[in-house]
Amino acid sequence: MPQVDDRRTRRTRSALRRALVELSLERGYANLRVDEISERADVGRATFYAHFRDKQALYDDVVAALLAELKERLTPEVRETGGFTGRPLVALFQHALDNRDAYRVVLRGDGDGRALTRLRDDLSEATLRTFERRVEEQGLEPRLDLRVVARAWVGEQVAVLTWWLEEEAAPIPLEEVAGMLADLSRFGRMWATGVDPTGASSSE
Amino acid sequence: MPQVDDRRTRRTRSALRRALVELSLERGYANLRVDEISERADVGRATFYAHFRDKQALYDDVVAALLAELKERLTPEVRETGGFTGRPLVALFQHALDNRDAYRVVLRGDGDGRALTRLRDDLSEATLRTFERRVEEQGLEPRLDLRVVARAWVGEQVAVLTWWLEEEAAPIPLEEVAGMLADLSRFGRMWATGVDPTGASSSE
DNA sequence: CAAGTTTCTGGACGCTATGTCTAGTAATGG
DNA sequence: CCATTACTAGACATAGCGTCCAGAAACTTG
Repeated sequence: MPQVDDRRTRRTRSALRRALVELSLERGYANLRVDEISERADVGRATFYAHFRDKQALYDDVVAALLAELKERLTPEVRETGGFTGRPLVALFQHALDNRDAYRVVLRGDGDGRALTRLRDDLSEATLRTFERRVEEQGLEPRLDLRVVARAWVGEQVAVLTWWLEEEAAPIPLEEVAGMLADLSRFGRMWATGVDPTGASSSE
Repeated sequence: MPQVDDRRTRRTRSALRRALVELSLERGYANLRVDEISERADVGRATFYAHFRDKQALYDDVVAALLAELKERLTPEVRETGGFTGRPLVALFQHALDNRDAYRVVLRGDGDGRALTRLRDDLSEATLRTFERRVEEQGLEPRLDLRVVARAWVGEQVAVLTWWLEEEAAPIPLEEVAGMLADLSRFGRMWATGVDPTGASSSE
């Protein structure tokens, strides 16, 4: 396996990564052939196999890099947070915008949805830990199972992010979607839709 | 193409559908070979091709059936609903429980996540229409873009459902998760985590 | 800038899985 | 019971994968 600190190696791998993302967006990961990816990357087919065992390995590499970078960006935002700031949320959306194509591939569930599952699980885990820490520190008494709250909150974020990244006409500015999402999550759907709190029947 | 009203045809197709779901759960859709599926279904490989063009066609068939049945179950629940009843939510969870394996395959994003995207998009569309109808009828003034609210709400449901179906140890009863999810969505995360509404800083 | 190392390359190879076809057998519906 | 229809095993051509090689090209180091 070629060494990473060689210019040719760096060029080749990054070209392959880019080609994979581009082609996945255009025709779907499952429909791609290795020779197609190599050709798009302007690299011999034999070279592909010098760097990656197969198509899946290349995809895994792309995803791993993405998740690692996301984690790096997210960590400081979560750290210096006491309450419900929208900062980790904004960081996620910003990171997605900076790597839009790659995110679209992952969020579409390309590559058997394994990457998407990874992303969701990682975020859910981290979110749950944050919730538990916050509850502990502030002596709160949760009314619901925090695992459900965490999963739901991550689900909201990912769903809206997925939709937002695909919107082509008149996209909502980042701060705006993130703000809406944060408010919705904090105050709930009744508040968001403008239901009069006094008159509405509470449940069932 | 064989006629559907023949007993042999019905048996063969349903065996193939079942085999696909089983094997997808065990080894992942992408890793399956056609001869494997036929063998599990106890059907000749040639017979497979008499009924489905390829593996993808079989998968599409399974998903289409699932979505059609879901729609059938959901429609009456949505119809006779005025406010925020949790009834469509419960119906979704019930349907998922009744077809647990198939749902797990779809929700894991097997088959390039296309089925999952379909499910999410269909639900989001329907939800958005319901929200708009409700706003119209009750003369509400939404504080947020309803597209975002709809996507987020569906995202919550799907994320929690995905997690819930995979939980093996001490699963939460259906009514309970559904209830939590409905309450969380209605009243928001601050309420759910027990934050004192008076003392908390509202935003940012 | 030269020497030595490493990567890139096209072409050839064997192999696995796909999708098609056929002729004979078994099951079904009427 | 008979005409129709579906199932089956096996053979076939083909596509795409992953491996290997030996020469050409590019890079790093001193």
